[in-house]
Amino acid sequence: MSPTPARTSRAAIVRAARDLLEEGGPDAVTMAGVAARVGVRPPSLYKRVRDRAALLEAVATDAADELATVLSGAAGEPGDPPEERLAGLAHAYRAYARRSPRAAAMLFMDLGPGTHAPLEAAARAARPVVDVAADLVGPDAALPAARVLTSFVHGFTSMELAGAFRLGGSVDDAFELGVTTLARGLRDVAG
Amino acid sequence: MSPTPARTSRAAIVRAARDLLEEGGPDAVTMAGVAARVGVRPPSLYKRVRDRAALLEAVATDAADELATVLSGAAGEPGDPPEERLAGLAHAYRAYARRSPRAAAMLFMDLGPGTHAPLEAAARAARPVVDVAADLVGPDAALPAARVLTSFVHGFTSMELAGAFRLGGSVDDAFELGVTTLARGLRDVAG
DNA sequence: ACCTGAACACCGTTCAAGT
DNA sequence: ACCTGAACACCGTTCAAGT
Repeated sequence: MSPTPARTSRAAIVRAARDLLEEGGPDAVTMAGVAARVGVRPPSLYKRVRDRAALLEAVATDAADELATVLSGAAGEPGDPPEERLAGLAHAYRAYARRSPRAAAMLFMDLGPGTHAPLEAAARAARPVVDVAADLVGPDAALPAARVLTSFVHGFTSMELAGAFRLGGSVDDAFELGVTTLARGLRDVAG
Repeated sequence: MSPTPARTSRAAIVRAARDLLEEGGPDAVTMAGVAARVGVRPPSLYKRVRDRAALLEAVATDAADELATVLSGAAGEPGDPPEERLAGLAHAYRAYARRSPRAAAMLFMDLGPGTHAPLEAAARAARPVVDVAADLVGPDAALPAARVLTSFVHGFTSMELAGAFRLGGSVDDAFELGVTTLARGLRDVAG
């Protein structure tokens, strides 16, 4: 008779999947689990999502979009010293990665062929880093400098979240050392 | 009657799993696929391996052990300048990550609670980095310096292998920039 | 002592039938 | 137009029975 109204939404599904991801890792993101969270039966999910792989890709894209918002809010003022602005971006990323560790781990994970959506969103998120790097080393050297900085921050946080720093010593100090060494060093190399 | 002789080995199983991983990603590592490769039926695998998760953990540990061999062979001579020795280690890691991209991605991946085996093997692999870092910045600052260097190299290679560097420019040059900036910068910070 | 077929539980996915 | 029960394929895992 009358068409039944939608009982859930793609956004609610992605949110439920992301919650399950953070609670129990990728294996915990089952179609049955997601369906139960949004109050629907598993087959209904396929009206909003192609399959489980596409759902995980949507979760990664969602996380990258959120990171983009976080970083644009942490880029500081154009008048501030670029070294300080870069440090602000680095700390904002680390705080984000601690808040959403499993989603952060998916940002640069290989999700199979044809999955550029998360990478494009991540590239958008990296925009402020390139901008501030341009202030630090000039427009020509901005891209490689941003790549170096992003690599360090991403690598450090993934190792940290994986529990790879187990030999003692202050992990905070090591992060600070990396940020300041790169900010100063990149400026000097370009200058 | 007479006990049947072993028709495969744990090493062969791990090797087959690692091959499948590199060919098709984690999803391609099925117990049936591994069993077929080693010429046995799936239930027989459980004589050598607790379950699939333990098999993947063994693959990661195997890859980390191989990395340890690669890096100790690339640490250079004690007489060489530490900056050059660090660059050699960085390039050796990158070459290894390109040869075994999916296994490298598993090195610092969260494999669930109680899976320190790969992390311990990775720590062993990082030993030469700490040693050379000590030559560069002294024994007290060696650990944080090694953490910074390892984070950069790991982060850069994972982003590279995920296809995250899509804005043009020379990726090789960016890697070189990171390595030299860190080697010089860390030395100056400590000095 | 290791191997296997058969069986089971679980999960992703499809589809015809309902409203 | 969306939702669902039923069904199917596939995979991880167990176990009794073989040698």
